[in-house]
Amino acid sequence: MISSTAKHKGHDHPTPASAAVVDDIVAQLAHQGYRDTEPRRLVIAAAAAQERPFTAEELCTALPCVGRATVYRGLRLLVETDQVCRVLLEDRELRYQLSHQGHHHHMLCAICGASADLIDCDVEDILRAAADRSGFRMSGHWLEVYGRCGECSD
Amino acid sequence: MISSTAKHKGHDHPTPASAAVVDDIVAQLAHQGYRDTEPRRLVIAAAAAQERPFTAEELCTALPCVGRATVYRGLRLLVETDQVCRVLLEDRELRYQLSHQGHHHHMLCAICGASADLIDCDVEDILRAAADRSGFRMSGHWLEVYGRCGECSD
DNA sequence: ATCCATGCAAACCCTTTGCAGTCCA
DNA sequence: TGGACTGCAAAGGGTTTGCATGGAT
Repeated sequence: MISSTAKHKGHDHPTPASAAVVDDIVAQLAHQGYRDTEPRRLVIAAAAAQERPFTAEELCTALPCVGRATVYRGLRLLVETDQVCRVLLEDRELRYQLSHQGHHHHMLCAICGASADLIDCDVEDILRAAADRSGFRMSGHWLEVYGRCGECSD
Repeated sequence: MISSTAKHKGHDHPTPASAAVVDDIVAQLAHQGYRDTEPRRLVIAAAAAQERPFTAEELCTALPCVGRATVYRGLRLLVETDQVCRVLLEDRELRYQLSHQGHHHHMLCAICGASADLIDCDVEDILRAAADRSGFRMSGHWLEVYGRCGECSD
């Protein structure tokens, strides 16, 4: 089933909740020595406002007052600090979305672009065992699952 | 244009085995209506000569007598006809390698770049079940496993 | 007062495309 | 012969970088 935080349905405007998300992320960045700046907050807020995995370009469009390089740099910082994770569509288009707790994989709807976290999906051990059989020591993996969400399956 | 006797480098001379591979692929392409041309054969031979997953650029370098566009077009054709499959490194660099039978996944060595097919690794069912739990109907997936091969683990 | 962060534009990388000429079937 | 294929160069998109300015700590 779907956990309470699995489906990414956001809001068009900053809500108290998303403002809290921004503050939280800014605080975590500050704790790692990164400065609290207006453009950076705008990037985080825009990312938090997206309902679906988004592209860097979409963020640039949503933030005409923020330089393109700043958006890209902000996004990269967020990925490096695990605040945002990258998802890859079937056509290899790169998108982003706010991270959730722990390691997990995404199920992406090819129709509407929605994303859901795959839960109770422990492929790690299976992959590691298979890697062992090939004489490899697994250190990581990249997995994306594609299909149709419930609403688009009808 | 390209002289059939023009040989460039040492790693260009085909072994009997790779020559057979080239003939086989050319034959399969011919069966699908694609022509047998010298540049295309060179691309296939160069791909078959690679020991590890390779980039399009590496093929261009290995084939200075073949136009870049031809290399890219040839590679795309080979992917579309399932003669070659694409693999994605952790840094999202795109590489290629000759296809093997059936659907499978790759284990990539982060040190030497070697690739091994994961055997007895049936994650399909697990993913589909997890997708179901999220209300999704799975239609495909992308999976790459990273780590160290036996030789690089020591 | 430091430097980190920003903005702009140009640079970059990788891949595709337009077009004219070439060659296989 | 005709249509597929090729080579060149130029365009394309997505992302990064150089550099001078601005701002957080």
